[in-house]
Amino acid sequence: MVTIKDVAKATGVAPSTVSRVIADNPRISPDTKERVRKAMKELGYHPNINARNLAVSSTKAIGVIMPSSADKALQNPFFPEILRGIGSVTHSMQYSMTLSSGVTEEEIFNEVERMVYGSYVDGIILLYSKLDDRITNFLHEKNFPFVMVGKPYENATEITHVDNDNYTAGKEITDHLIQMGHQNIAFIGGSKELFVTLDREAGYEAALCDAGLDVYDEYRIHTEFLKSGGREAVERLLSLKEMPTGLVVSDDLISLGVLSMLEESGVSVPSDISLVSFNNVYLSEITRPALTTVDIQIHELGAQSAKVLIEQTVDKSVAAKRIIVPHKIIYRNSISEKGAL
Amino acid sequence: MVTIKDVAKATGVAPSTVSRVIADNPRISPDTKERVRKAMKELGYHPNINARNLAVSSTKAIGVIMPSSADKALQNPFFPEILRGIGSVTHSMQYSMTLSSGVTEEEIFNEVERMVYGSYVDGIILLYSKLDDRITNFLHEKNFPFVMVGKPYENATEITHVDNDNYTAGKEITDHLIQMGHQNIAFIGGSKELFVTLDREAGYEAALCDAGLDVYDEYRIHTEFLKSGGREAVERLLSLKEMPTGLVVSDDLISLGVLSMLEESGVSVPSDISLVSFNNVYLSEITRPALTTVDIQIHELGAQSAKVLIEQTVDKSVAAKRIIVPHKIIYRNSISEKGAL
DNA sequence: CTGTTAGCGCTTTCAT
DNA sequence: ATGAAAGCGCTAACAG
Repeated sequence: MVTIKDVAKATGVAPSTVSRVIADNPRISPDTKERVRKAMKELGYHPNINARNLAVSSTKAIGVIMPSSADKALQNPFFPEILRGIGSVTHSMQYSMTLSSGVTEEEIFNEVERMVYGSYVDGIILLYSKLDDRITNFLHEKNFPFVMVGKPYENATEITHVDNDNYTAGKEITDHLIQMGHQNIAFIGGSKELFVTLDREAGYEAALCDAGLDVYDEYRIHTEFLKSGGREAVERLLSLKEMPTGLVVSDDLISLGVLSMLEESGVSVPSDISLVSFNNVYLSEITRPALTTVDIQIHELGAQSAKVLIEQTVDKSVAAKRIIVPHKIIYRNSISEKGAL
Repeated sequence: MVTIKDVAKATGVAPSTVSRVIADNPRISPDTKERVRKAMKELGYHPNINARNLAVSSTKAIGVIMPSSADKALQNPFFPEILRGIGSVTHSMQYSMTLSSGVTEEEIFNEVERMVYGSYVDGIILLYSKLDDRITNFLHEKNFPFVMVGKPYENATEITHVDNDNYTAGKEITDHLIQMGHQNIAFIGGSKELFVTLDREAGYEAALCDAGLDVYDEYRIHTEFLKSGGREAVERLLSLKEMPTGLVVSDDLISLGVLSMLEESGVSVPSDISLVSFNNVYLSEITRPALTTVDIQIHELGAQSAKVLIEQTVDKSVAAKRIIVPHKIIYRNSISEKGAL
């Protein structure tokens, strides 16, 4: 391995000088810089990151933590997409990113501990928000730089987070359904433990209220992702005395399952029932019908979190922030006008 | 930060002893081990990974490189799934994993260079196989430990890789279609640059030949993922004088697009046309109809690569290997019997 | 069984 | 503008 010493020797300067050249220190003469750089190139010198990390006690690396149900969760295109968003900024700032790989909460907690105590990373991005979460609490207590994607359950003013305005998004998309003449609108959401679900549901509710429509408890269904989840939700729906004509589904992936089961049950979308959802993952344009959905700009969510986290790691004194990434409804064809009836 | 010295002082032993306790060195008396461990716990000691890495010049980290078209590619559930597979073993062996984040080939190449020269990682997993690939060549020349998922174009005997038997898989699934009475069978594949496509296509061809069926060039279509790709392929298909009754599609994600376009064109699957594909990603059971597809055990593909890579990094002398992960046809309902006609 | 010592490669005062 | 030297936290001979 070519070290700084080799370069120094080859150039006839001291190691410290070489180090300064690497840092592009202004008080090194252009001439020596030139010579040192030439030698580095010739010898094929590359800095050893561990030595550097050790000396400056910083790593230029950030850790990305997936939710503990990672096996299922990772199936949601949301995650690859947000990873890309994070990657785009870590890459441009020459940071590297380390992914959590644990499955159980316990495993992940241990990984986080190692990351923090072992100086693996300078900061952490949490890809979920959970009530009373051990990892969140740990990071918060230790005062370790981290940002959360989503809304924190506690200490929201002290925890930097980047989120959408899911309440408003839920309201707007439900409004749209109402504008199209629908009055019986049901909500199908993911886990009630997740703030996203709650926020979107609250928006749905508010839209109904504002329009003077009743909110029925049987019209609010909570379920899992994928096929099984879709089945369950659709069965519940079909068993209702009065079938809704509109459906607000809190995640495109759930919509997929719902769509599939609906078709199996002979209910056609959008002619029998209209459906809208959230996220605008790439799948939502391939489904039949293509989904009208809220684009939450997943990539941007990731990019913003990485950006603010890095800011935070370089200057630990900056105050906690909330960053809201704007959303936008994407109109496709999973809705039909109800006015005609 | 609590260091090894603090623990040493607190216990009244030498730092090296503490180090040995960490390594669980057998020649330390159980008694001192006990005391040292107690002190570590009390002081809240955690080893500094960078110092350790520097001292032993190894990192217990592996780099995972995505293909350069990562933006699109990452959308394929194949990637999250293989990441999970990799993660399951890195996690169990206490390794960490660093993801590439570049988009262009140039960017990724630079990342790889940094990983290798900067001692970021002990080994690298390449999640693609490309002809005349700069990164592959670099790694191969440098003799840096790496494994490839898929089949190398060159130096296959010198490059450890883990792959499926895509040829046989293609043959078997095509055979199945033939058994079901189909004679006009087309192939829709992804990029011809990819070995997977080529292998599966070769298997398709072999099955036709073995059955004494003709192989038409117009029956072999190459396309992109997702909607646009599906459209194009289906248009080509519909423009044929003789429409095939069977379709072998080289990737579930492509099937999704094809399915969607087929339905739009009023062609029904499986009654008008039967379709089979590859990968068995979770989507394939949500589509309508659910896909008969070859399960290539993506998770296992990832796990095996991580496993063999780690073996290779600890003992650089082990010979290059080829590991074939078995496949299995998953029967669902995108096929109908053609015999009746 | 344990302590001493010398690095690993880089950065960073402190001199000059 | 540059060099000398100490030190980041840990490991690994080498002694004993």
